Amino acid sequence: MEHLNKMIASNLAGLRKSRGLSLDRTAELTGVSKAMLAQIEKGKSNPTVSTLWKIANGLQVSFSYFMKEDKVSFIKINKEDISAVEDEEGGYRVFPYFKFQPDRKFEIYTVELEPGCVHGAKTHLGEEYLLVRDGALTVSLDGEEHQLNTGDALQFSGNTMHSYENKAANTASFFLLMYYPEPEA
Amino acid sequence: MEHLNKMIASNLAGLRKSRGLSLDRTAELTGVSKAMLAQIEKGKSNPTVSTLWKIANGLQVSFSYFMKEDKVSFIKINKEDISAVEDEEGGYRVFPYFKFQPDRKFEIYTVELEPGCVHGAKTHLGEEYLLVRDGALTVSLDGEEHQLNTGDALQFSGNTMHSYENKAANTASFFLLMYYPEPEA
DNA sequence: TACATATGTACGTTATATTGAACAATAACT
DNA sequence: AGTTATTGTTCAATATAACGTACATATGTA
Repeated sequence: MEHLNKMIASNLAGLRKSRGLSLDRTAELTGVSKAMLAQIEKGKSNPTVSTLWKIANGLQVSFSYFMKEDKVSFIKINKEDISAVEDEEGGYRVFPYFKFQPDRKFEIYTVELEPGCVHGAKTHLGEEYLLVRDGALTVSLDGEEHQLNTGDALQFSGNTMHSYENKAANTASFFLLMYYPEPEA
Repeated sequence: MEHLNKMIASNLAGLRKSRGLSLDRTAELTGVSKAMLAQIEKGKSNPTVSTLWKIANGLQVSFSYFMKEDKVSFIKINKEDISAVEDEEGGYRVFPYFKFQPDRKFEIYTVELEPGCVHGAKTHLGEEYLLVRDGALTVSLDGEEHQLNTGDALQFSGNTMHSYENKAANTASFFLLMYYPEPEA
């Protein structure tokens, strides 16, 4: 795993440099010895998981930070460019923002639900993260109702029987993130 | 790091069992010795990053799979339960919803920016997904300005120099998702 | 400039990660 | 029942992860 250790090496060295931290200071923050940090940065050692964990925690980055490779670019999306997908009655409208891609394991929508409408969703893999943008929403999970208001949020597993309902007088609007962490065996 | 090794232990043992793999077969698939696999599963050893990487690749799961903790069935967040983090002038307020966890590679915030305020963010790793909930927002990427209105969205790499500015007369509010992708193996 | 401090590198010691092989227990087959 | 194969466990040898310390170099200050 020469390649892996090289990735870790460059990411740790780059992070430390970008923060202007000395090896001494980093050793204090992480609880890993200066000598070990230097070895890791030079790709001369293959750290244990615990050691890398200590480093990640001490430097307050994610574990996977050390395994990243560069990506660049931006994407701008204007609301007018998005075509809504509606259900048959038109009361449930989905605006897709970021569709699923293999190298990105989630997709993001905004959803609008008209007063009096209920939308039962099929169970699915992954997890849902729902953040209420505006209005009131009732989410049923395995028959248990949860009342959400503007600014509230809810996360649940997609294999839960779930439905969204707008019992209020005004349109409800929410952000919906579908996350697919791993293919299960 | 007893806790970490216990997590890895139970996740590896659970995965292997769910696939009906013997230690011998797993050793073949991963290139890690049977004895080592057994030790890891018993939490009796603290594997190096390379070893765990070999196991992840051999079993075709992501590295962070081994660090997941059991999931709760759902999490509900009420807006009143969230404490905002403000900058010095109070014009930039961050509401953390889902903080980063090793088994979930993103975190979600809502942000409010008062009229006339500008917030320069530190460059960081990962990607940002920004969706304007309400108001108008000017995002500068490496000096290039992007004008976003309600319902617009923007995705960009976090290592871009970026700042958020509200040049309008009303508070701007947006959802911010910070994503830290896993590298391709 | 001289001196003090900070920083990174090199070194040797100890603990342990990792292995191949042997062993014990269990399951499958005849 | 006896035999063979499979599976997980144990053991000891080897390599190296990780450390504290010393040293070399760079930086900052008076």
